[in-house]
Amino acid sequence: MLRTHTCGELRLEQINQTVTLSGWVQRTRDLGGMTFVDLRDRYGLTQLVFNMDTDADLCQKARQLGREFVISVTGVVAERSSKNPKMPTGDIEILVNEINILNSSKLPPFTIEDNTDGGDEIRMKYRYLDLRRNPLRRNLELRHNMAILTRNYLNDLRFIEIETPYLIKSTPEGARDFVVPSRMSPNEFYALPQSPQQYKQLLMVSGYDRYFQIVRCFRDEDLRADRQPEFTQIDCEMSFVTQEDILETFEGLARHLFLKVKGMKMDIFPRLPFADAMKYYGSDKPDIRFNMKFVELNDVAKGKDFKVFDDAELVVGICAEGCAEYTRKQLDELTDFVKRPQVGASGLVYLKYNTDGTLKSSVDKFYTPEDLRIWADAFNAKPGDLILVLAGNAHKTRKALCELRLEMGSRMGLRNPEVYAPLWVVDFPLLEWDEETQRYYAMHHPFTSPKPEDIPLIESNPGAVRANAYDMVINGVEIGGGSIRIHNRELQKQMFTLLGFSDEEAQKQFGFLMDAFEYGAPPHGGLAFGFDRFCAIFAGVDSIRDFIAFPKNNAGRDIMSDSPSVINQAQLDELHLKLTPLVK
RNA sequence: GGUUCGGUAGUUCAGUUUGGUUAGAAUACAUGCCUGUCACGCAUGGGGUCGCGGGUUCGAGUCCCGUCCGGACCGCCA
Repeated sequence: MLRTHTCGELRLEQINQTVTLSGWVQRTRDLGGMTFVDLRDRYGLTQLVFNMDTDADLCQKARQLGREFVISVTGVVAERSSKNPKMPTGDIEILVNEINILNSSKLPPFTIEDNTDGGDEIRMKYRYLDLRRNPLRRNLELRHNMAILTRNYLNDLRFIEIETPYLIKSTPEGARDFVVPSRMSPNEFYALPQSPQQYKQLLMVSGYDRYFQIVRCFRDEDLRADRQPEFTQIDCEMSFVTQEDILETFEGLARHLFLKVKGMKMDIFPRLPFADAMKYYGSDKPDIRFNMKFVELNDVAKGKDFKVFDDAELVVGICAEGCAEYTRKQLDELTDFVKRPQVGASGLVYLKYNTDGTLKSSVDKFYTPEDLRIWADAFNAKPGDLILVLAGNAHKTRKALCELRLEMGSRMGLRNPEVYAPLWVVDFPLLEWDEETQRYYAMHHPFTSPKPEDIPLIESNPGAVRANAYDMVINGVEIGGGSIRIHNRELQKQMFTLLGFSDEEAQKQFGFLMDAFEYGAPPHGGLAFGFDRFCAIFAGVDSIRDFIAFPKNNAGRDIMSDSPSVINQAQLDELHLKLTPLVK
């Protein structure tokens, strides 16, 4: 037998028992007369003891163990004479009388410790070693727990998990597809699903009125810390429901996970219309752990011969409580921050409401103290506050101020990762106008239903049509999103027309779905959670990479296996593919 | 497609601003000593194509040009 117990479970109760443990050598401490070895497995660490007086040969053998050797030992559980309260197994140790080296190990390129000395790149290259570390192990365990809890919760609500294909038809809308050449159908391609959207809608037509799937999705777009080319969704769809039913069901799931995973009893999630989210936070995924709402100053700031403001479409600012003491250097830093190309503002105007009640701004030349007083009142500012104002094109300025707001929130310590502020953003616009291609795009996707009361606007003012679409946002991160779908062929056809598809194109791309709608499609809707992000936010970190066992790097490469890679000519021939030389 | 930061010992970094003797530290590793350690301690030691190519110079880790690789971000992500 290679083991009777794990390395994490032995306590004082097992004293004098003879046990066999197997695992990896974490560390050896050779004190001359005696040698200690920490043995590690998934479940913990157990100290092994070897004594020169008891068995010199065995002790000698233990001294020669290197890091990460795989061994199996048999010995007796003993109470320690000096206990280690920092370890769960710290009251006991194993007096080893037999040691079996199951495998040796090269010296790992970085230390397998909680605080490893390895950097990101080397850890990615040796991911299988990094995964031995507790922090990564805990992440994957968290992920597993959340998946189990999700499955059980939805199962209890009579959802069933159904697998949908990974080799599907490519569709032009949305993200770029990953594409798979077909050997049996020369010059034709499958796509990997960006989401099982159309299949889950077909399942509704088939009568599986509560479906879910924890499913891999694929998008061939550039990566970020919170975006991988393959990622996992908790994908859900329900029939015979209103938007309200869906929000309640999945708010319930989120609250269940908060309770079971974090031990947090959450309040009802507030709901914020998209238009308000943009107006007050400049973002459709506001971080509402802190307030600092936008205040628009067009009425009070214009007409005083300050050209920057007079020419601006929008003058808008935020009030940072208690920051009036900011130095020139700090204000310059903020100015540099907003002027970075990624933020894109051309300048920053500040107004300090000093603790003595006086007002000091960077535009004193143009505004009287009375003018500035009106500004301060617009923010309900108090002495000691700092008002920061941006101006310009409305859309860009809101976006820049959103960045500045988040930056100030971080500087002021208002973005504690252990505080959770979820909300629903609702009433998204149905369509988004794209200047470049001069056409409307579906903001969510082309199967999203307009709000019934807005349907008359589809012809007259498409941009004003609101959708029955919603996002769940936690701490400024979009965790999930969905919509009530169109289940009526005529409306779906109208939608495609609006998006610039001819009837023929729509039929070619989405014909199977539209055909299905003619055979008794029930009203339905759903939602999908970004599972990786959900896990990351529960662990309080921004990057999803360490919640995926084998992630891709910044450039979409797997550093460990070195893929993507070239394939041989025979494979290319079978697939009828010809490569063109790369042009520099 | 763009912005930006980085690449020096197994690893993490300092050194580059202002070019100049033998490129350092910590940690890891090896050897020796040590009988209650648990980040053990002490001593000794090995370990470098300063990412790569070119240029400037008497002389380049350091300056210039190019290139490759990695991180963060913008665009993109229905």
